[in-house]
Amino acid sequence: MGTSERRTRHRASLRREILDAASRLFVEEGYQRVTMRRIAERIEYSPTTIYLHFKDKNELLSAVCEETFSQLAARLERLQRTSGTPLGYLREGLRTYVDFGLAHPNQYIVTFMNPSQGLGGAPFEHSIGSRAFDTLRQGVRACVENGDIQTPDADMTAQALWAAVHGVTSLLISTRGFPFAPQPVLIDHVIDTALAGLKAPAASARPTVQPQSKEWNHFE
Amino acid sequence: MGTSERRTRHRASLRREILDAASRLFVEEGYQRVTMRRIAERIEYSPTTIYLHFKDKNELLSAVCEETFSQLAARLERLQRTSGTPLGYLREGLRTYVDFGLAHPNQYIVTFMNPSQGLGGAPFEHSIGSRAFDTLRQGVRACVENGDIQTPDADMTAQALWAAVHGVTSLLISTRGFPFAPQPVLIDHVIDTALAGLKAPAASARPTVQPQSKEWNHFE
Amino acid sequence: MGTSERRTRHRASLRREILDAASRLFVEEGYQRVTMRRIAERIEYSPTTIYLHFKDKNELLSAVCEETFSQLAARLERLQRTSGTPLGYLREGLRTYVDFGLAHPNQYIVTFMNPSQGLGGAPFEHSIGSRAFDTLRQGVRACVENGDIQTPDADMTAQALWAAVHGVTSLLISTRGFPFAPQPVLIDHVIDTALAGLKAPAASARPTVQPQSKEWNHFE
Amino acid sequence: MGTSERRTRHRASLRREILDAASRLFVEEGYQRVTMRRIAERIEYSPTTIYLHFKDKNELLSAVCEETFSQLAARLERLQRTSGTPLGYLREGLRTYVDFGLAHPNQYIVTFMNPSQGLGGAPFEHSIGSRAFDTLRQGVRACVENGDIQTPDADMTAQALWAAVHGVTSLLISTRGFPFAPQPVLIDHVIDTALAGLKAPAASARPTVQPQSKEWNHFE
DNA sequence: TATGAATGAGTCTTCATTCAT
DNA sequence: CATGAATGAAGACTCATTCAT
Repeated sequence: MGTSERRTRHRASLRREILDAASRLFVEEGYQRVTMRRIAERIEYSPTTIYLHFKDKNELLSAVCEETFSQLAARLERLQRTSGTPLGYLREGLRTYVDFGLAHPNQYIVTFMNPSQGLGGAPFEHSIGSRAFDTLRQGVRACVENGDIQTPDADMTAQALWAAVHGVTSLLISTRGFPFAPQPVLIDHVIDTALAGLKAPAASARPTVQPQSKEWNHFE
Repeated sequence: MGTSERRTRHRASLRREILDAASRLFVEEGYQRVTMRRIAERIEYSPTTIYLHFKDKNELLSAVCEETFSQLAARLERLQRTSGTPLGYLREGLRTYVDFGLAHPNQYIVTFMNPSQGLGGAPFEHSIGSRAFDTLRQGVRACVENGDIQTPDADMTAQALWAAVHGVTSLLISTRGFPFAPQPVLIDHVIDTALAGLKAPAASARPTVQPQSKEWNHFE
Repeated sequence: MGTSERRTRHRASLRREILDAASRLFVEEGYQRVTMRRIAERIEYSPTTIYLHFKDKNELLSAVCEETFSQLAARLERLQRTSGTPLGYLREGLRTYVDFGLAHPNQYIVTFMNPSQGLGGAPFEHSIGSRAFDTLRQGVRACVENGDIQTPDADMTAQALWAAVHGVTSLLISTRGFPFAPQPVLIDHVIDTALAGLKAPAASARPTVQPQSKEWNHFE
Repeated sequence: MGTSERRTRHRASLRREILDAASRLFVEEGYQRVTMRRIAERIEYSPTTIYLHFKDKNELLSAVCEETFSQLAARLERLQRTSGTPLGYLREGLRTYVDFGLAHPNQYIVTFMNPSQGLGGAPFEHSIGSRAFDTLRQGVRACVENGDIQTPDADMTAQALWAAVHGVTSLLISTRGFPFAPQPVLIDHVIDTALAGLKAPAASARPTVQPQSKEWNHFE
């Protein structure tokens, strides 16, 4: 039995093992196939044991995602320190975001594409997901300060950029049958377009904001 | 015959009821909670009855989504005929897309945010979802012909725009805890930025395409 | 729709059509897969219609089997009239029985290998199955009269022969993984052995009947 | 530890209970009516509990049959050691087989009379059913060596004997309405006839093998 | 005669979770 | 800290049958 072998393994961090197992399960088998039992089997503990470390499935999954995205955050932060110009960083950061999402589709799904978003309902604001976003926001601010970007509201602009990269990422992940342009090209196109749109004086592109706003929410 | 006519009507109306119930369940409780049993309870019929109208759950859910998105497609097509300038249509079309998604979040989720995309695996290309996309693509082409947009690949540009609007839509739907800018403003910002980016000579915004392409796929 | 075409077909004997459809379903798909719905689909009538001709599934299945076995009976009777010697007929009859069972395994299963035997519970004695048996019994009697077979009870001997041929038949039908001897050889061996055993003076083979009979039913 | 020992015992005994319940259900209500739910009700546990002991229905049913037939095998093996002459053993073994089948009709049905033989499709060859058959085969061989039986192929002869006893057994089990001769007498008659047929020089009983063999497979 | 609509009862199975130990 | 045992609730789906028309 692997059991006794496992017993000898130091289990100071069973929590770690659980997280790893869940994470691997995610990656290897996808969101739908992650069950408490399967996780338990992987770590060679009983399902009950998991509950000693995590309140319930949601909490565990949240933790898994946080872990994953702290990697993204770290990557972005590292990039921030090493990149040259603010705009250069911003571009690379956006690119990094997309690549990361495509490299970890299952975690991306759980974190950003899940109907019951947040999984545990923890307010997104202070979550790990938002930490990644913060880096992006800072990047935008740096560009604004540097004059690369003109915007009345740096936060909103960061959100718009997020929307753009999240758009490609999630589309590429979930709409597999669609005849997309070659991934790298499409991704660049999205990022370039978004940044270009911020560079140009936005006013010229859309001089009449007010009139249109009347039409909001005219559905149902 | 009055009899058979009545029957036909009844049959159709029950189908309607099922679709409505499923749809409402979607909207009110989300994808995960839609079960045949629950739908049956809502319409006060036995679960078996549903199977007289839909082969299985997939077929029912697909029907729900098709219905929803044929509305979107119809709306976009109507808009296409009534709008003034190509660019005006494009902008309004994008806006309509987002509004529609926000107005029918659960159907949007099932259709565009589902990991197992397409529910039955029907190739997206000829699905109802793609019909909506086609309208968008035509809008882009019209703009290109009209000189409003400069792009080497109209299809890819349509995809990029789709990514942008899908990005906001899905983000707003699924990331509810996040302190977004006021929805209408954010949406406009996203759309404006994207369109502005296409209008300006893209080259100036990103003069060095080649060098960057080296970095593709540097994950895992 | 095949419907209207069917309507023109004379349906004096819808009962016939039902029986044929059920029978074919049996043969093609096996006992387990025969459902009222499927039968109905085949004849392009509604399931309800079947109930106008047969009380329930059991009655229908019984009818199907009766039909099948009336064929066997007919064949045996024909054989009886054409065969030469009594013993020759008996041997050929037994052989015919086995071949017939192997050629119509599904009906054989329903008629002779079914736990809920008789399906409708109709007393076997006057059923079609017994008609086939009667022919066999007559064959045995003829042999007895002709001096080919020595037995104190012709009926019982007929039953024993039936047991032998039913044994091979059902074994060959249901125990598919087993490494049986080549079918024809095995079948002949069974039949030959049984007939040979009846020819020889049985007494010598087993002089002490009484003592053994004490052991009846010593199980449970 | 007393605790774990008790647990083990409890576990085993619950498994027993499940097997017994399933077995009784078999015996009392027949194959078709054995469902997981019913078993659960009998043992007054939830259906889920059964799945802690058996992977699925097939596994449970297989276990029931294996249990039953390992008893038969054991009985035959015991008999083999205690019987006097080879022929005596063979006769008693055949008799035991039939009696056993009649004493456990439902298990017999599942194991030997099931169209989808073997339940899970496990190759019969190494199943428990074949273990019983092996004993029989050895009995035949012993008789051949002892000069009691003359046969060109001991295996085939074993199969023929199996066919004979399986024939009576299954006929008696499934054809309940039929006016059979008194069971013990009929059974003896079958066994005696079969053995007698093997004892006598087979040639005299059926001198013309070849001519008949032309008629094989004249059905469909 | 024929049927469309409807259903009740049932099938196996899976999951997250709890409780006594 | 860890678990074995157990479960309630639910999942999708299928079937033979009936009833009003």
